[in-house]
Amino acid sequence: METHTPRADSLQESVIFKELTCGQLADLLQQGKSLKLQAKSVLFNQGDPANSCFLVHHGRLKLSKFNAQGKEIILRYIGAGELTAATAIFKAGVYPVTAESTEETSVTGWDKTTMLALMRQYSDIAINLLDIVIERMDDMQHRYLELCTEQVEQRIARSLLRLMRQVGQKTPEGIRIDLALSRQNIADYSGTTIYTVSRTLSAWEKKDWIQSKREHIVITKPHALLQFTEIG
Amino acid sequence: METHTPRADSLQESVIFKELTCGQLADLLQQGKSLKLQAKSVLFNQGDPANSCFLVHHGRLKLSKFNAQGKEIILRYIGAGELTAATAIFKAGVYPVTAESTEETSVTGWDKTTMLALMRQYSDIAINLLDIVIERMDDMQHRYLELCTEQVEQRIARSLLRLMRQVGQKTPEGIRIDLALSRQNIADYSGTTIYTVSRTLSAWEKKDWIQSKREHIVITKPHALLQFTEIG
DNA sequence: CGCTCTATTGATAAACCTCAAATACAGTGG
DNA sequence: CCACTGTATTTGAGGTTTATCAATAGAGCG
Repeated sequence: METHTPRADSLQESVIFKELTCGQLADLLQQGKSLKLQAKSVLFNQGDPANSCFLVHHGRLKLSKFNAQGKEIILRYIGAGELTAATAIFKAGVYPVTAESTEETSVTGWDKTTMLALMRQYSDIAINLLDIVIERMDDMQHRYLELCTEQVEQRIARSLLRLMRQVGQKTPEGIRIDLALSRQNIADYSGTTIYTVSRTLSAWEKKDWIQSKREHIVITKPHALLQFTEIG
Repeated sequence: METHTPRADSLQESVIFKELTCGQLADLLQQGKSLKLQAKSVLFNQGDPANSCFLVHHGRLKLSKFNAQGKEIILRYIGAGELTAATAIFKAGVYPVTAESTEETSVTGWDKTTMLALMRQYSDIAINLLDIVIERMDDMQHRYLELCTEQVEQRIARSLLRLMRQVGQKTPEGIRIDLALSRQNIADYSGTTIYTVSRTLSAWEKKDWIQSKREHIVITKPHALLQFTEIG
């Protein structure tokens, strides 16, 4: 990881800092520490005491958790303008999540004390952060419901649609999920195994709903997938 | 639901209002609307536009979600001094959670505008609320991991232990979960069915780890359950 | 062209759900 | 105090879903 100096406009893109002036943003940058990550490097792993609250400038992070046996589950992917590790603002030491870049990524991190001071000074920052966390909470609760009540195929369909909305790129063939996404990743994101994912994707490919290549998916018939999640 | 006037000390118990003076607390009470609920009545159901952010004074609420087919899953139980429905502060209309009292319960609710104004005025309120939401988020993520990676028996054990820590009462026989808790509730909280719960509890009762009566559980050997969650 | 990593596919097994039916329990009214 | 009624719970049998294991195929890279 090397340090660098990102420009202030990437800060402005983030909802957390809306309502602040350019001068204030520049000030924030000074207080944060910027890092550049190569692809597939770990930003923090189950607790980085050094920083709390990272903002992604560009690139993408995979946020995941591991259980005691080492099995990984993916909580979410976050991209430019999004935050992570807010938990560490209030907790000492251990942040029970791992963040790994999926591509070259740059972030700015603020430490605990700085974040608390910022929030006290500009209550809007605390309010915006609250907004962000609550939205993720809702998303998490919804996925928890899905995991409890739906079968694997539906969950895989939802995972692809979710990623499509988040990082989909239009192409002549369909909407491409713009992210190196292995069967393992899909399995970890859907709560299943690579074998089931592989079988499911093969079936969908036969129906021409998707095109699946090594670590890349193009969704050719989003509507079919969507309907599938609804009927079950 | 009838209105009543709770005393300010119940407000002080809640972490969200720490750092405020008594006068400020009294002021807050004025701005909120207080409600008394009988047992098993619904406070809000998938969206109550009237209020956002409820504080429980006494009693207990079951927070749950329903899927399209009507299957219920329990997100958590909350008791005196705890908050719910914070999502509604930022979202219009639909709050995708249902809250039902498990016993006689009183709450105070504030509307969206009031909450936003309060947070702007006292940034500590926003910060405390953030702390609360982040803690629940962590809990949710952890349960998501468990649901993905653990088998039913482990999840049931964890559910009982979680409830034990939250509402456990020491008795001569062991620690009693002080809450009307049916097999259905346990199933909805653990992501399984009443049949599996029933079989599991029967087995544990034979081993003298618990005593299970109709809608009530006493944990006689918490240590055995705990160890069970660890080994799997 | 061989090496490594990823993905596919079939066979098998385990975990768990579903359904059906019986049993236990709490409350109610006689 | 007892019979009656409506829930809650238990238990068995059977079936489905999905994980696991093993073996093979394909892709990318030097």
